[in-house]
Amino acid sequence: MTERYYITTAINYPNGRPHMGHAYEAIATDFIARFRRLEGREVFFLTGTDEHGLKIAQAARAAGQSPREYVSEMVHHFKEMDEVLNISYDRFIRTTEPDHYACVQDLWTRMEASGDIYLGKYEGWYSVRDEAYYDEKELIAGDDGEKLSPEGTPVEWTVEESYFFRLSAYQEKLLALYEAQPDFIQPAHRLNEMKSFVSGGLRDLSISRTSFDWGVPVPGTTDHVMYVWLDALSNYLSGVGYPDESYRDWWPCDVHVIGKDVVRFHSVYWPAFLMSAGIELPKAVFGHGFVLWDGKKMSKSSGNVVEPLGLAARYGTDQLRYFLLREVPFGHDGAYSEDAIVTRANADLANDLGNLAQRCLSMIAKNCEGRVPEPSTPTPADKALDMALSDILSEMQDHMGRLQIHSALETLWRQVGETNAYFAGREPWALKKTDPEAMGSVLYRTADAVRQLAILAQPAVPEGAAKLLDLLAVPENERSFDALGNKLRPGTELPAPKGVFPRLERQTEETAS
RNA sequence: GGCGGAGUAGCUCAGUCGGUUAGAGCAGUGGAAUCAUAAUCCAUGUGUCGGGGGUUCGAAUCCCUCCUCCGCUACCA
Repeated sequence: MTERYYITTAINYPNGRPHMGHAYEAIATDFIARFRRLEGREVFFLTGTDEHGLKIAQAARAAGQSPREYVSEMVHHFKEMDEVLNISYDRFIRTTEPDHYACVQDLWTRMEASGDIYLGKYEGWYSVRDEAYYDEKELIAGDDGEKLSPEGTPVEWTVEESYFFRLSAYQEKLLALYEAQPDFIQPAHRLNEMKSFVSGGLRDLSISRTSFDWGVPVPGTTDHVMYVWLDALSNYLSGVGYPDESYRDWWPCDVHVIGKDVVRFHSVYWPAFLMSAGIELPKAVFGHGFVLWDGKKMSKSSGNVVEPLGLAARYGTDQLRYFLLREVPFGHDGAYSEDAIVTRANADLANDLGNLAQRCLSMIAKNCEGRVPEPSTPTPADKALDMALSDILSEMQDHMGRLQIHSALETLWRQVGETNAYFAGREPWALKKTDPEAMGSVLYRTADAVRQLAILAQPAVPEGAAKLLDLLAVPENERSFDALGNKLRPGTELPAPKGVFPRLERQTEETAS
């Protein structure tokens, strides 16, 4: 039976348009999903939007729309982003979908049945105008020293009826989980943070609100809606059909790919909810870092220049994907700039891989009647090339076992370099005059190396890799990792070669004076 | 404040259960080649391994201390 693999991004909060952070998470998760598929696994890749909550309600009101109208419009931008970036999701879930409501309400009922939900009081500094609670330390002092919200609106100490989840009962169980399954939270330094957080003691969690109504109704009540995380997190279950038993086809999830800012919710609240409901826990949560524009956190004022779709349009989807995956160590923060994208894409995609394919294929076109030439008895250099190539997949898989995407790509591109060195060392253009048969053999082996490199590069640069495989006349059903050993067949007619990864120019924003 | 992490070549970083001349990529410099997207290949680093002290035959790697930066420290998501 085919091994199954279930992977998710966090669902995005559409109170604004997608930004680079959304793009980065989608791209990284897509890489993993594609990689697993090519390994022969059956993959379910879930992404989507988290559409409830106060901020959405407020943003909708500001736009003069109902929340439902507002999110239906915003979600379009997120789907468009996924489309442009070639995100191969299997389902795009929206928390406003009816089956999601059924899922969360079922989850709630189970948690309630295990005695972990009780009615209590939530109190804090509440601003009627903002409809929001603020923490004591967020407040600012007014002219007369009175307390004001960060928005400058008056606040008053307010007590509201709220259902609570008995999170405090899960401290030991969570610590035991981290102990027994240290891979549950990755990368490792996040595990340490969570251990220390949980060790410090857990308070019960308010999980309903009566102060607004844009949310999933709490079963058996008329005035409570579920509060944020219980609603949002359970998308991972509703996305695969829960509460229908068929959810077990995919659950437990193999990995939730999330931002480092929401590690706590995924590695503390979420497992506690699931334990309470008697549902299996996901196998792992991976908190990736942030991508920073020129080393700074992106600000709204930097504007559309840094929007992911703008970058993709200017430099190419593959180029943007490759840059982010290769340049940012997965799990750490990284910096991006147009300069860096151009440099990296040119060096690795245009110069190394693209040009390797082009120099080899154009020689085949000109000197071998456009047909795959014949390999002759391998020379030591040929054997060394074969050996090196045959090791790449398992090396990449080692890295991917720890989700070290950048290391996997580093491994692959080291081999692209080796292949260029092989080609230059064998000098087929010189052999053309002295030993045409040897030339054909070098071209064959290089072309087959490109075939293997392209197969392995598919998760990062799906479009370009597909074009390379087209140029090599590799059938669609021979493009997964188990086809790496299916050598090119001599005599196969090849299409006319053309460049796959164009060399990029940096697009200068403006010229002074 | 508490807990944790980091400071290594111009840039981004790898390397630390102590051990021959501290590595890679990019950038730079020199050379080769001309099949190719002026791409490629080869060669090339006088680095206080944050400062100081200590342990040791020997420390980037262990200990102490100081400096700097960063993360976590719950109900916005």
